[in-house]
Amino acid sequence: MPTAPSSLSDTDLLRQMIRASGLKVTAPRVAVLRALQQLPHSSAERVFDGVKDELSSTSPQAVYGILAAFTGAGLVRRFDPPGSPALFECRVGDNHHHLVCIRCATVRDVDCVIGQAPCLEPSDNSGFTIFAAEVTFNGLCEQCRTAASTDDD
Amino acid sequence: MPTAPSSLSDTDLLRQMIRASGLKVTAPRVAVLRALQQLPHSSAERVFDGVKDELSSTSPQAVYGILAAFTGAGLVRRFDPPGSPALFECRVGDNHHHLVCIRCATVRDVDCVIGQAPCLEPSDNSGFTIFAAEVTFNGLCEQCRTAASTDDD
DNA sequence: CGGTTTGTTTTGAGTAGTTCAAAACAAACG
DNA sequence: CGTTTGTTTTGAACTACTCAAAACAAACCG
Repeated sequence: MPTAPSSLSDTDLLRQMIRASGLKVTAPRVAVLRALQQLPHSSAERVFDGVKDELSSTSPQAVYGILAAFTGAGLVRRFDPPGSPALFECRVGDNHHHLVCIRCATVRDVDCVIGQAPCLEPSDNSGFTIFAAEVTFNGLCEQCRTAASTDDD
Repeated sequence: MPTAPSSLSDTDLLRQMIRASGLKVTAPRVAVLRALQQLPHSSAERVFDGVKDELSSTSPQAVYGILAAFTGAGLVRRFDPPGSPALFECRVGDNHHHLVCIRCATVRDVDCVIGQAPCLEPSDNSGFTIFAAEVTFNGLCEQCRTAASTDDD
């Protein structure tokens, strides 16, 4: 299989990413990673919906397993919004944060206010060794704020 | 029932707090609030364990309901650590953050690095109206770090 | 002090999201 | 191409939590 068309080299890139994380490359894994790139902030079930088109014999459990493997390998980041299923995204390494709408559960990425690694140094770490900071802003998205004011919440 | 002893005035204080939040004062609610003051960062089940001594006919569901009412009234704060049940605490209003040990799930409060309301202003809020920021530091507590190095994780 | 209203708790059942274990299977390496 | 090692499938089970309806108690009012 020599010089492949650009649509296939995209797949090759995904394969490389998976292998580089120390994981074996399989069709379900490639499909999950692609689905996640196309639909960031997806729940396991949403990812499953995205891959079941191209993979007929895949179950939600497989997706859970794949996402757990990816998260463990640092390939994807898991994010647990309160009151909703866990969400997954491909943006890793940068220490970005999340804006969550408390009404429609929309999630949007934000870079931090202060430099690259914000809040990564708490004033008193009580002997803890900090690895990562998870920052979530709870609010109302523009659309829901408008709806709330007419709707009278 | 005039001037009560100090052990009872503690209960009275709890009753006042509940009433001040616009909620009716009931025995289970007082017990839950007291248990939460004694054991901060408790799950609903832990709270239930704490109150079932003094309240015989209480069910976990009642505790869920009471905690939901308290959270809605702003009397307690709910905190959802990834991979663990929701935790509740009495410290509200100050915008404090949490240190979570990824090994033993211990939670410890921290005040923020930058002033009173840190990170409450993201660089780009994308039209969102922000109400609160939830900041969680993931790391290893002192005890678990020691255990991890001898244990070789 | 007792009746009425309103909000709370109990009881029971049910659900979503996730995890576990074992067998079938496929990728990677030689 | 065979072997090893890791992955996926299948099926079931479990935890945390929610819902609805009936029993109940607090707060207010006369």
